[in-house]
Amino acid sequence: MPRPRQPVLTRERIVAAALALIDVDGLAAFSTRRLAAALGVRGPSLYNHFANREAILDAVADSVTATVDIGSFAHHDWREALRRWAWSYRAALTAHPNVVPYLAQGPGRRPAALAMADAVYGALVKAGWPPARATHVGAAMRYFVAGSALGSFARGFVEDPELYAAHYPHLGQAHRLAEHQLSVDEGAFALGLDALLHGLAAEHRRVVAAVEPPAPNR
Amino acid sequence: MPRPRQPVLTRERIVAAALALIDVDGLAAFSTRRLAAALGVRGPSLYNHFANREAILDAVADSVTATVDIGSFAHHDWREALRRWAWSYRAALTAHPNVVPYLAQGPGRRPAALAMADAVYGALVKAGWPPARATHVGAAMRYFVAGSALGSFARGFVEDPELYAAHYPHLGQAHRLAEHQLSVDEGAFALGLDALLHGLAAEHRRVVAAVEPPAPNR
DNA sequence: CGCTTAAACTAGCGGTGTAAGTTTTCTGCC
DNA sequence: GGCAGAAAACTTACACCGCTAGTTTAAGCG
Repeated sequence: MPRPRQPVLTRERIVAAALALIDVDGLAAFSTRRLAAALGVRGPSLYNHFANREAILDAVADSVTATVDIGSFAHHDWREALRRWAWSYRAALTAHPNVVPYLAQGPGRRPAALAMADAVYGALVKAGWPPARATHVGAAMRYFVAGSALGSFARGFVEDPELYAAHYPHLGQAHRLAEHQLSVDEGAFALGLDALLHGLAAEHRRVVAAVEPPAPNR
Repeated sequence: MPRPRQPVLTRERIVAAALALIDVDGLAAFSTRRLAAALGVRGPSLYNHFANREAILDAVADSVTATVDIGSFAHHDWREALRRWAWSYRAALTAHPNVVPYLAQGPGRRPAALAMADAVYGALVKAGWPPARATHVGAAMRYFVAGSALGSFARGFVEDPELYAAHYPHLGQAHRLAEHQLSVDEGAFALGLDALLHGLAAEHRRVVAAVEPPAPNR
């Protein structure tokens, strides 16, 4: 098949097919030839639209990031905005967990990831966090959310009672974790997020007080 | 070369060489053939000592986990123990960041990872956290530490001022992040960890109060 | 001594990313 | 309208990958 009358491939179609493939079979099983086959095409044809395999993965990662809602920063105070953003961020990642290891390496040159970083940092500075501290807050949030999506905590434990019984006295129930995956992972996220925000709020009060000391009555 | 008089390979030598290779060239560039070459041997010889590539990576991951200090749980109250453990855990991971994506998928059947989970969970339950809540606390901590080591936050931003200037009004200084990688990443970790523990302590007080209500004076 | 096992090897299969060059079609300019 | 060149598919090919199978020799043991 030489050049077809109607182009068979577009960047959008390629990205969508790649995401579907990664969702089903995992990152490790993703290959340009399998992706091409899913699109009814031979492997090298993809290189008419992307520079290399990595560029495809970049586009896939950004398409996931683009579904994160960053509108909260325009409508809520910094703490509530972080809370809503974190839940939306987590939802986007857990919908495509196999992409997370890629995504979690930072924004790089991906537009959606950069737009998100821009929104978060801008809102924090506006809320009175000193620039260096705002960076720390944003990073800490990313640590927690990315870590939570990197792989289910619950599914990290094998469903094999005998494995634990022998040598790990406190893990007698660990084989049941996978059954309750959803409530374990969501409960841990909720607990951790609220704790983190609670602690950050305390720090915020201290930092703001230091920058704008209460007017001494004279 | 048939069977040598002295075995050329041992599991320990293989794991050490694999870790060194991954540290230098990254997980993606790690292959059984390159590992074998580094050990002065042909690829398939490795399969006399490990079932497959994945088993090698598992052993590498566990060798990293084994360097985490979990002694604090025997000597300190739950909050201080978590704090010390988190710093040690982070140190172990950031020493070998390329291994983190593998490691972060949970303990699986790796002994050091299971021993760590056992120690953390056991200490939390002993400290009065209800079992389900202790799981959440442990998971939240893993989320944060793994996320923090998954990749430097600072190095996630490209060192290219022009990239940010055009479209991201608040990221004007982002290209400088990589320069200050150490202080950014450590500062964010310190801030986030203290905030998290601060929030967890508040939750602990509430939970303990609910379980053991103060004896009503009658 | 002789048997079994261990630990290296070679050969080879099917799969991978991607470079190079080919063919055909579409687009834009004279 | 004709033609140049870009675009988008293709085929071929290379070097590498994980891993299997079968081979060779040495080590360990009854």
